[in-house]
Amino acid sequence: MRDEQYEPLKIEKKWQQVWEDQNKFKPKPSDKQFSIVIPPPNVTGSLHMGHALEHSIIDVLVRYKRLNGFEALWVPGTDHAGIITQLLVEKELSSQGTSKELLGRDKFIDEVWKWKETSGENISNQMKTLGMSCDWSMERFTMDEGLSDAVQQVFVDLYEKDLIYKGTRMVNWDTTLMSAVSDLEVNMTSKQGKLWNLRYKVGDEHLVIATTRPETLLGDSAIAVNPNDERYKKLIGKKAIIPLVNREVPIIADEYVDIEFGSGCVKITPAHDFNDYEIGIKHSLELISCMNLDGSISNDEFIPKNLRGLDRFEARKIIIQELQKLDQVEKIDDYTNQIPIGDRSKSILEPMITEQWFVKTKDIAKDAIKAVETDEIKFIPKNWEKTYFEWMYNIQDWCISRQIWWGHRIPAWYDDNGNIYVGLSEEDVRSKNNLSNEIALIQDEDVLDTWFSSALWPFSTLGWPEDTDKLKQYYPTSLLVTGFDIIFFWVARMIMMGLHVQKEVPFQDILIHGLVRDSKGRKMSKSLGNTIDPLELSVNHGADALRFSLIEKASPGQDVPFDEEWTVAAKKFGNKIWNAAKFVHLYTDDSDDLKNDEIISKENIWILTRFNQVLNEFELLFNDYKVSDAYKVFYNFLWSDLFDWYFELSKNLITNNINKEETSYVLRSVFLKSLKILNPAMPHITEEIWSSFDETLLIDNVWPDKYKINQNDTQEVEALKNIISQIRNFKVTYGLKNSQSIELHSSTNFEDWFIMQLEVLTKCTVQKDSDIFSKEKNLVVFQHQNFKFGLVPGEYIDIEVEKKKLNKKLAELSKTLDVSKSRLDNKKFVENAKPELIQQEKKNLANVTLEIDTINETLNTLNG
RNA sequence: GGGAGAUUAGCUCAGUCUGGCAGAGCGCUACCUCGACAAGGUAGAUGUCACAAGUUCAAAUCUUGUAUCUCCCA
Repeated sequence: MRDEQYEPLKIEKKWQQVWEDQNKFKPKPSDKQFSIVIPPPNVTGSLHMGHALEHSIIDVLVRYKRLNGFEALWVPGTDHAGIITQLLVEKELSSQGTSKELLGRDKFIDEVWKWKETSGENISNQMKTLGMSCDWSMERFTMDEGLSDAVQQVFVDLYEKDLIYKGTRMVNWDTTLMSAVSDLEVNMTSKQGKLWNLRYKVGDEHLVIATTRPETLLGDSAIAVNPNDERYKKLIGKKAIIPLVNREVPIIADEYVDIEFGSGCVKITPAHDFNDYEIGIKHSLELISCMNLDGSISNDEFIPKNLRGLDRFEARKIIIQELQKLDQVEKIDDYTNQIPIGDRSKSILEPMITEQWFVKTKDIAKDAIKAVETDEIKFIPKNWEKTYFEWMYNIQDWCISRQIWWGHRIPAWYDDNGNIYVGLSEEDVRSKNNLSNEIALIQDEDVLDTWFSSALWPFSTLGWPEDTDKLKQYYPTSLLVTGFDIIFFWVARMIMMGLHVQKEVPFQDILIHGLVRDSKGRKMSKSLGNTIDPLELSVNHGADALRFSLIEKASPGQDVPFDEEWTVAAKKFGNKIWNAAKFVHLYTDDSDDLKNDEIISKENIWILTRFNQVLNEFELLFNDYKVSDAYKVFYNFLWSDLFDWYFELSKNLITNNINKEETSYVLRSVFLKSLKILNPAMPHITEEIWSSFDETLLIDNVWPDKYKINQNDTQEVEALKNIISQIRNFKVTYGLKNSQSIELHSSTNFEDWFIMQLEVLTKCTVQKDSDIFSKEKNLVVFQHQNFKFGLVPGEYIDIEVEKKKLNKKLAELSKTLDVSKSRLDNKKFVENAKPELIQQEKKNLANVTLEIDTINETLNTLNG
């Protein structure tokens, strides 16, 4: 690498190959275990920025654990994603001029499997390109054999424990999918619509009823008012006539009716509205269906001929027209409707009464709530547990049957009499129930909700229902890294299933990450055209740069407003490290790998101390899952402390033969240890650079220790840095070239190393003159604490500029002086504050006073 | 309607749990090709910490309220 430029693509491919060929992602046996299962991406898709973020976070944690001697397992895999995959393949088929109906169930499923093979491989390749260190030999798919066994086993078990039942209920129905969906798959959206105020006849009078869904009046079975509504009290118990169908329905009283809403009267349609369904049950109202499952109006018994077969929204228009003809429309108001939209199909959902399978959740939710209450499972950040509790306390039974083809077929069989038999297979069912082969059995046509199999993921991927070693070893898993958007869909259900089936939590910590947004904070979406393809970024700037830019931005729970700029900056960081490596080679390759017992030079002690401090801080943050903060701290250490300051200081030690060997050791050692710290985030570049120093692989290495040093006094080097900055500032202010040498004076002796570094780094010479400050009138002073240097300004100084500068500084210092003084004068402060703080305040006061005195002196001489 | 979060430099955000002089990156300005690095270096400017009240010796940080925005649930 010594003569090459940093070209990420070249080195990344190479090391990915090496790691994979040598099985480096397989866990190495250890007594410390760390396991994590991937949130399985939908097998249909290709990876987006959200995946890149999630995987980068997981990988940095896994690699960190690996370096720290853990037996670290990351299980990869994909999800069959029932509805969305089926829709995609259907779309593909229709572009080929065929359809799932034409193919039939079995052939269609074959088509989906073919699709899955290419798409699934695509996903793992993309992950490999980004350097994700999964154990690929453990890769799983939610529909593979083992996982299907797990699904059936759990279904049968829950059924036998009466935790799964089949029932006729009102569910959210997707009229285009022709399937039920769960409550969670419903997105409520606001839409500008109308509120129709319709007249229903009551005897010779009429009542006005406000509704957003006039077409459902065909299925009305009551009119409801609030019992406390004085306007309508006298009507309770009377009959109203439904227009168009001329059905007589009772006027009932129910607290549910909002007196303020519309006219205060509402129509009750128990077969087509969730609230009305409840009221219908409460008041024993008739369920009158007026809609087919595809959303068309039907019911030949009572529906006018011209409406039959029309889509519900077409029918609405005609119904309104006819009511207007009959003068039964009082008025039409503008109104913001809440429209339920299918999460996947995006079509308007209808509440429908159908027969479906449900999981009884109340009981299994209890343990899942307790596990989080007792901190057996921890959310990071903690506040997400409130979201979790809120949902879990109000959990509803989970509708798990879907009327689609792609998925786990429900393991239930029916005989001719409609008896239900649940078992692992038809054979199992026959033998359990003593059913002879003469009795015909038909398997349930429905498949399970995708999330049913996902809920078993943490243990099904480890081999359950087989009693595998992996399951014993890695379950419960250590950590789950996921987005807040699937806490209900997935996290809650994994906790419930994990506890119920395994009697143990599925994971200990849940690290929640945010959403990747665009740089303006908007969601990335295809319709906005602001999506970024992570693979494209990695081609342009390197996988390491992409990973680092995501990791550095991702605070737990916080959204990540992303800009390609961040990745560009991360690549520059990589380039900086690359060049730093060349520097280390250049200055240390000719020295022996000599390790001094005791480091003596101040500069070296300083960098070792800084390294220790930073490593300590890094570990504290990292172990708290503040990965982004940890790497920000480390980034600043590398660029500022190590590269900008220490590299310059070390040059002077090495080229001047001052403690050359210890400096070579320190320079090389701090750099190499830094590579290790950087490795989990930027695995490829660090491995490449490491290989130019060492024959072993960095991935096989161990996390660095802190240095054992006898002193940790960094004050003098900090003072040196401070004085150097002041002098550089002076030079810039007066337009002096960097290369121009200046002459400084000091009245006391400073150590040789200090003067040497000062002279080289600021291009100055220091003259010792014990009474320079009393003798010389016109001196510019550079001072930090008791380090004090004077400069005879000569011809290049503009006294007015200097005075302005000094006055400004004086004002700043006086302010801090006042604060310090008033604090120390304050009796209560002295009584209440911590002793260290008071000590520090006193020291501060002394320093500031010293500096103010100096500036005043200088100002006096400049004025004089 | 219920719940959660946000409001800090031009931009994107740390810092708030655990009170102690307001931070980072990017951007901006000026200068610099000096043997690791111009994908770089040096130096610099920039703030009513949303608003109001309270607690405290001390508040961006704790308490209460207000405003605006975002998300989740109904």
